[in-house]
Amino acid sequence: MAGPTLRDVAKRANVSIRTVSNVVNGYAPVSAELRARVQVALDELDYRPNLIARNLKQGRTGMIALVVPELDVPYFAELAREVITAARAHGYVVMVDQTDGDGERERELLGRDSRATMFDGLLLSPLTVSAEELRARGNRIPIVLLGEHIFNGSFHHVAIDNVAAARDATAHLLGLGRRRVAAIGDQPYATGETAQLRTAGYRQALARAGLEADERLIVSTRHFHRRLGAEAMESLLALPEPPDAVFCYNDLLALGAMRTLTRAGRRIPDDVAVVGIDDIEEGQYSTPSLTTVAPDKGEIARRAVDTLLESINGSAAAPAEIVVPHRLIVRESTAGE
Amino acid sequence: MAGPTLRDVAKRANVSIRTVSNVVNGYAPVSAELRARVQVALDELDYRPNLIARNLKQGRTGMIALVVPELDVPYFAELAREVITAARAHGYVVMVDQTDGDGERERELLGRDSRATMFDGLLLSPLTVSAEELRARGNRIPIVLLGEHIFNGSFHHVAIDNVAAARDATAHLLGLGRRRVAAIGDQPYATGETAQLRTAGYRQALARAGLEADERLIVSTRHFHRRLGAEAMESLLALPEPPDAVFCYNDLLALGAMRTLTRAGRRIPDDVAVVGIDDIEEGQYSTPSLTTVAPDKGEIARRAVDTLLESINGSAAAPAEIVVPHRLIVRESTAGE
DNA sequence: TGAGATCTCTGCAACGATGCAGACATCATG
DNA sequence: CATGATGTCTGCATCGTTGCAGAGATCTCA
Repeated sequence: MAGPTLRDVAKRANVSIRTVSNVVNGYAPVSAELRARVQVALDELDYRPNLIARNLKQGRTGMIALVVPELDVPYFAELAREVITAARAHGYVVMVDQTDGDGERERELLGRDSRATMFDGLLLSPLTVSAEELRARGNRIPIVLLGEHIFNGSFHHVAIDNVAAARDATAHLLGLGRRRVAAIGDQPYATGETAQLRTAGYRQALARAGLEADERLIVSTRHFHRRLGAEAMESLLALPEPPDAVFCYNDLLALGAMRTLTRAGRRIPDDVAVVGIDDIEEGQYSTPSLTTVAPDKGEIARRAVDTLLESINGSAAAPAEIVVPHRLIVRESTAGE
Repeated sequence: MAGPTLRDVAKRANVSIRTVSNVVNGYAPVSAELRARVQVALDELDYRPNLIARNLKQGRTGMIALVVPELDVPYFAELAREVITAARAHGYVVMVDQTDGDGERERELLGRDSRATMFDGLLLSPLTVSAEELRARGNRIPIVLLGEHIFNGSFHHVAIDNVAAARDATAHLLGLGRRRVAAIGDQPYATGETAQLRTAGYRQALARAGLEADERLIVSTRHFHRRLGAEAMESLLALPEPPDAVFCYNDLLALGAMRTLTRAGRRIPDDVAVVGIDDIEEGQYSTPSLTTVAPDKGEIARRAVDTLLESINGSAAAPAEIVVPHRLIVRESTAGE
């Protein structure tokens, strides 16, 4: 199980451990003859450097952690892909973990026995942990937050402008002439910051169009999953005056809502237009395809990784809100065929 | 940046380093008085153990790596979730990496500078690397393969019975009275082992029904993505005698195919019935919902993790093919509303 | 009271690698 | 030829932790 060490190679090549290390790393000048002899020994023993030992000595691991609520939520899976790609471009690898939106799990990250010390930095998409808490437990490693809006400037934070994104989505529906625009996904409690920002954007769009919000058209959901979108849509259809358009706070909710509409025999977008947020690939292939607000995921990942690595290297600027662009992508769910 | 070490705590509490270590780990008996004193110092300094050092000493990291082709393919994302959960139950964390189906990337894992030495074990879902190659480069750490069928018994391997799964799916379509059953997803080249097994199952089902396979109804695809499923379906619809049912080698292909069918005005399942494999959540909410063969992903993950950990602990049996159950889930795409 | 058992606590060595300072040989230069 | 510069190579210390053996102190019981 235990592979050969520098010592084994050194013994075989009859040189010092240090020289073998130099050959492996190409550090100091080594004569051609010795280099060759060492190389033979390296090959014969199939030496692989013990990265743990190297890391201990160098004080860094070349690994960062990405912690998301749920890896099988397409948005996070797609984001994870981008993060892994961005990190690899800098020679880093990514440990992905999920918290299941469980506060305990998130807090574990900060606790004494956290494995956080194994990583050079942490990308965290928090669901229940607040910035306060994060700051209170002075963590050892640099952190960059994803997606959640943090007002105090304690941490680097990368996200889209949630208010503007929601406003754009709602304005698009209003621009189609819809007047009873519902919203699915509000979370009017402490940990629902992102949802609340989207609700604010929704209200702004209505206000700018001179419309008053109908509170019955704003449906809260505890999660952003397909099933809750489907259920929320059912409750909206049961209203005396059902909506003629729905703005869903993410694509999964929208896909669930569309499922309900189709089953109920409503035509999309003729009877009810639907728009989401996230631009997950699934929305391109759904029936109908889904109009959505697309965050630039590649940019989110790159900015987050770049910022984190700068923090790791100590060359980071002060914590900042980094706003990544988004754009509306119109598909069949609002535009017809 | 660098946190306090055992030495710092020891100095502050005026005890030996070893005693602090004992307190932290609860190893040897420590008098209540000393323990309290040490605890105070630990808290005051907010000591966190350096896991790298601990790992070096103990020769294990408590981390396993999961390497999949693409993390944003729902099947792999859902599998990753299960693997992370299963590993956590044993106190392990999971580093997730993706290869993009790139042979180079997969081979990097085996190379000299691979980070594989950082992990206690490796779960690999290979696309292009063969078992031969894996064995040739004698890897240092235990490996368990996922999904790919390996005939020589060099490695532990966890998968469903691909032939049976394909047979079941095809038989289901035939049982509906369909006679022109197409297949989307064959990969008649070296690295397409899994696809070929599914083709074999498809042929078996036809043969058992006394039907001859129409080679024009078997469409190859380089990947298992939605877009290729959509394109394959287009080519099938262009045939003089289009199929009345399609067996797709995974759900993404099926969702793409359904997209094409809907756009072309064909009714599902009336005109064309569709079945996939994988049971990704998306298929429950598509329109129509997707009939599929569901592998027991939780079981795959648990068996794979258990087997890997047994190998790590040296208590593993000889490499074995571990077959995990699957079952057909009938939804609207074959059963109507 | 004293020998041995028991309980706490400590120091040293080691995991496998790299940083550093210096040993030794070779070479160029005045 | 002496001197210093240069080029190779080596040994020691160290990263922060844990395994091991043993030192003292305390206790037990004949």
